[in-house]
Amino acid sequence: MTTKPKLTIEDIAKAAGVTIKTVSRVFNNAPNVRQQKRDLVLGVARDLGYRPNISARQLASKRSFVISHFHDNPNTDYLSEIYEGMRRACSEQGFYAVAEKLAPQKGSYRQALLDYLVRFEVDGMILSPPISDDVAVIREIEKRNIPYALISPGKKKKSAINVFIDEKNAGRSITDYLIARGHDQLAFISGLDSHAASRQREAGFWEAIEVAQIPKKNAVRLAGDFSMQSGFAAFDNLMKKAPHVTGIFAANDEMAVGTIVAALRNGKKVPQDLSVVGFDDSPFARAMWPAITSLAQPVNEMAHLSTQKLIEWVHAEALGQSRFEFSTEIIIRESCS
Amino acid sequence: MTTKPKLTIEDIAKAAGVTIKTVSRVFNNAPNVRQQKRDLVLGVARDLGYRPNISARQLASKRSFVISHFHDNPNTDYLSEIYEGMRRACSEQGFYAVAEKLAPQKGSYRQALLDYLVRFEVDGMILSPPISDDVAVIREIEKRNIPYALISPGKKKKSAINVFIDEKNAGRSITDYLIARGHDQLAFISGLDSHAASRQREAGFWEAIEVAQIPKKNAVRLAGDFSMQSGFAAFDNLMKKAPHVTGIFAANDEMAVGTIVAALRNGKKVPQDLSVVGFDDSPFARAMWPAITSLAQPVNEMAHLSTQKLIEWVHAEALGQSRFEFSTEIIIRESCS
DNA sequence: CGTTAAGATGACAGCGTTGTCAAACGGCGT
DNA sequence: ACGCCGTTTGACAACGCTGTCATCTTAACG
Repeated sequence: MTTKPKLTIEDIAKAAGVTIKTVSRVFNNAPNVRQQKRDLVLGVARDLGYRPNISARQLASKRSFVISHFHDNPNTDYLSEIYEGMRRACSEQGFYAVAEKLAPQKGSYRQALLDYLVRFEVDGMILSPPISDDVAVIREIEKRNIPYALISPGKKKKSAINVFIDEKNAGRSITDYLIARGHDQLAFISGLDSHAASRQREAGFWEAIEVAQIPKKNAVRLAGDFSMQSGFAAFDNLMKKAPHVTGIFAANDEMAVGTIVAALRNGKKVPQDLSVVGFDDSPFARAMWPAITSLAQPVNEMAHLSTQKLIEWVHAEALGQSRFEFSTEIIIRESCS
Repeated sequence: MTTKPKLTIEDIAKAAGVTIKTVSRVFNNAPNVRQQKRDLVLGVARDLGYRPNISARQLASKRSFVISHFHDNPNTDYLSEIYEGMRRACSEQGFYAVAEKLAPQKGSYRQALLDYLVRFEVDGMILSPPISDDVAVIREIEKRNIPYALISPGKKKKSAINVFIDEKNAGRSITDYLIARGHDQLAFISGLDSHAASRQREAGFWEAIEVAQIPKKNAVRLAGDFSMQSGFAAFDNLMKKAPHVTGIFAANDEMAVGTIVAALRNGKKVPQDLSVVGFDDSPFARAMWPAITSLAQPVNEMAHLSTQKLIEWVHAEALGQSRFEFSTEIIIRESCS
């Protein structure tokens, strides 16, 4: 069992004929190192297979090299995408990605965050809905001057990195799609109203209807909460309130699945009798049968970029550009006639 | 902005009137500290709100305090449960839980693991299926003497912590349930054959049939791969091969969902025309309509215990008891007539 | 060429903890 | 009271890196 000799910065310095400080500079992308030496050091380090010791770095620099994602979203697929995007960006930069579920107390995540920060050090944080809209949380973060990024926030913050899609426009375009396929009796199944995104998607829904000059009474709003169950319930509701509806826009895929299953149970054919579109392009949408037409947002990329920008912010100790809009795409599948 | 003074071990030592080494001993549960001093130090530390600095600990002790879970399982709910169980155990002990998805190369996860270990230090690892059965991976781990735990391994290892349920017995009992409800025309939808668990569940299925003296020809095996799509396909297959079947046991919930959706599409009522049971008690099972009767294994608890035992192993530098069997439970819902 | 200032490099003291080993303590048998 | 030995405590040097500040180069300019 050959115990690896565990290289230190000193070994590299010796091998490259410089001092440890120069090696340190190279590995921190610090300025004032001749390009030639930089290459030399990197070459030697690569050949020997050297990796800086994280703990020593943390201890000496008083940074944690940790980017933490705080969330409270039961959608594990969404979380996985975010985590994967973070992980990619972090490992490129020698940082660590961590995910932490926060539990609200009296509607705010403030206390949970504080509890966390007592125990752990983070260099930067990423917040996703609904935490990205918790003003008490944001106040605490700003008080501590911790760089942070908001994914899909309801309100953009000047002093943060904001990564988002145009939710309203996305809602508008997928509704337009439904209308273009000939539907003029429509329903929107909402998510939780506490999620700004749901409200904005709905705004897009109504805008599309107005622009298409469809009478408002031909469209109905059904309350949901992003869960599959609420999709079942929404369908039942629909049958009572507006059985003539043929096109449904659910604010997320889970509810779309619920709606479709409920429809099948009631002997309706999808998409022949009822067209349903979802939102998020989650595995649900891909896996369902019929596969669900859905609006895809590049969550993984969004998390990747936020993390990159966050790390730049940590290094530069200053926030650069703060708003990054991503474009969306309608993934057309079979749930729409 | 009151910058927290950042307590060090020295502050505690001073406040308690001992040296830092004694404080260190207390925080490491080291032997040879008078109980009275131990209490004193702990009291002072609690009052002042002291937390040992992780990086310094890592640096000085050459341990990472990281327990890593290596997986390659698309079921994010399963992964979340494991992670949560690990996180609980870790935070109790001042350790860190990390999850890493490994990608196989030529059927083995060995290279992916090696790539990971070059970059990161771990004190212990947890492997879940299918990696828990990759002999090349296990060989590498043992070569390095890293404590490790296997969740639901196909073959138990003497030199590892094994945490598992009796898969065969579980398969047997849920099939018994189906039989007890009057079904004598049965089908089993398998998962990936590379997962030992699927094979064992199937063995239980056939055992139940044999014991109940149901003719073998009244039972059929349909190949699946744990995905919802394969559940759709399995149903189609079933209609061709054995349309008289009334009771289906799917090796996981996703396939159960797929089967039910396909059945609904084909005008069959669940559970009136067809009974379906799943396995894992995943959110799918809870959320589906009809909600699916499923076999629950305490994944969270299993991960929690593995992590605890792993940390004990790290501290003691020796493996104690190595086998921990967990019991399962049939969660009865509405998918079975 | 000498001067100067910016740029490149180095020496060295921490960072907060644990490991090692030596010293002090305390209980027991005589 | 003395010596012995196991238990408890302490002093101090690591651990591998970065921050600070001093020193040495270099290139540009007069």
